[in-house]
Amino acid sequence: MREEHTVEEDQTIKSYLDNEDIVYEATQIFDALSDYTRFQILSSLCVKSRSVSELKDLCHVTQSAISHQLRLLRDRGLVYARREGQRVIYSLADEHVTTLMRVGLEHAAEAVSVEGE
Amino acid sequence: MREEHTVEEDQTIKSYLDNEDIVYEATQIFDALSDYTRFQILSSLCVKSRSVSELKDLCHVTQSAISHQLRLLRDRGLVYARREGQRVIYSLADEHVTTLMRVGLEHAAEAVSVEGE
DNA sequence: TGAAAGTATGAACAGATGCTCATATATTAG
DNA sequence: CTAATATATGAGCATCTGTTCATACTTTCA
Repeated sequence: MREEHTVEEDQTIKSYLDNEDIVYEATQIFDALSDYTRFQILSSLCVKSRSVSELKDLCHVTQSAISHQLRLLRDRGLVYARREGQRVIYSLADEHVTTLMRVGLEHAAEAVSVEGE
Repeated sequence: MREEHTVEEDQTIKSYLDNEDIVYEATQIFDALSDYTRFQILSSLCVKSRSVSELKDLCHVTQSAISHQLRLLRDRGLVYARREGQRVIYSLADEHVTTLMRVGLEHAAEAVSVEGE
């Protein structure tokens, strides 16, 4: 993968835009990243896998709220879970999430610094 | 900009995650991309600037719905508008949007094709 | 087996969201 | 000025969303 894009690659993107299912699926991953709690969950899972209680502490919300959001992320195939004794460990299931978060944060950092002036 | 990432770059990302304003701003750009109509608006603006009525035809929604969504995108600094006679031409105001949509669509294309089997 | 710790889930509710409808504003042509 | 075209906007409304609360399920340990 390179930063330059050939004509063929851009053609591929254009063909994606004609596919309703693909466009809808794309909006779904952005939706997953659009909530503060879910964004925190996913960003901490980018670093390493974590249990529900770890995520609860990191995100400063109740255990129930975390579990509900994890369910949504599981249903969308963005994380997966494995049991380890009493705990359930969640991991990132999609590498694209990492890239999206990086680009989103870079955008945000610029936007916030501009707004500050 | 390259695909490889140095340790310093990743450190930068981590510092962004500690900044509440930056994280919130990041969720906002993902929110902008999470709605089907807005996604269509932004993806068509990636190709070229367009008037409100052009966007209305491309997205198959009413003029009012388009204008409301354009207002939101304007307020978030993702598009800007210039008047040209009777028409108002909207353009992309942020290059990050293009990158995000490309990665989001690539993710979606994989997800949809897997689900299809 | 019973208690404790960790996690999941359904119901309910307040707030957010995206649309429609009606109407206002802006620009151009006659 | 008037009509026509293009765009913007406020109000209202139905739907969606994220949280809380109560409770159930699972695993471990004594």
